[in-house]
Amino acid sequence: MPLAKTDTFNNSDKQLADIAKALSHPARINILRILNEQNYCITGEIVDLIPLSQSTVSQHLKELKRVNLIKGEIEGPRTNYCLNEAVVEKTKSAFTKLFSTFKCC
Amino acid sequence: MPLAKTDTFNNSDKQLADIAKALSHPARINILRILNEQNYCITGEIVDLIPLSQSTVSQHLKELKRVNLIKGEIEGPRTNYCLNEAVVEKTKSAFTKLFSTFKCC
DNA sequence: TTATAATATCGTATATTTACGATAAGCGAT
DNA sequence: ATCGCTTATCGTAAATATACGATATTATAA
Repeated sequence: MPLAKTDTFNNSDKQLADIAKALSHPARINILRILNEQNYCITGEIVDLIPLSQSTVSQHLKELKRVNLIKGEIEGPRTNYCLNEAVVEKTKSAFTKLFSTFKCC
Repeated sequence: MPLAKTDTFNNSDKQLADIAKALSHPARINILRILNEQNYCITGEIVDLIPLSQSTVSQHLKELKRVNLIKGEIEGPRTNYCLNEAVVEKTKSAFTKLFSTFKCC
């Protein structure tokens, strides 16, 4: 993306697009499902469940944290991740709202 | 993305991630809203409403068509676009289903 | 038939994403 | 203090995405 013309777009559309971007990789959806099932996971557990390297998984976790879909608290040498339930619910609402604006939905 | 390891991910997660990718740019969400309001639009009308060049808008339309969120029928020298309501509804369901799996939702 | 109009595609430049291995940084235990 | 474990970050390579102008294509109008 050479030039950022995104300033001219609607703000809530930009936010929603940004969340959609965070959801735009199966590994990240997978991670969300894992965290939902296990409540809390350290990085290593997630790495064991995802067919990607440790560093790549760490990057995906970073992307999910960027949009606050997950929280990570450091516990000694490890990081304990969990869903950020408030943001997950907000995201659900945002998508629901988007689709409810469509006549067909 | 050097190597496609995505084969190992769950199929519905891949599909949902792919749709999320199509929604991951504010211009494309904008286009969906425009098509919802106007029912049918030719490319030129959309170009007039989006602060991007004709060729760029055309690319965004192509991405939305790739995932079948919109349909485009050629009418003479122009293309008439509209929402693919069935796919929009399916997409809504897919997101609803995803979020309903989360305990907090 | 030629010109005009609309739009998709091509070519290109830049930015971002994705992936990996290697390294660094932090903590706990010895 | 050092070693080992965990995890984030760095460096790097390749693939995609985003944007634009220019061109090709197609259908209508003159």
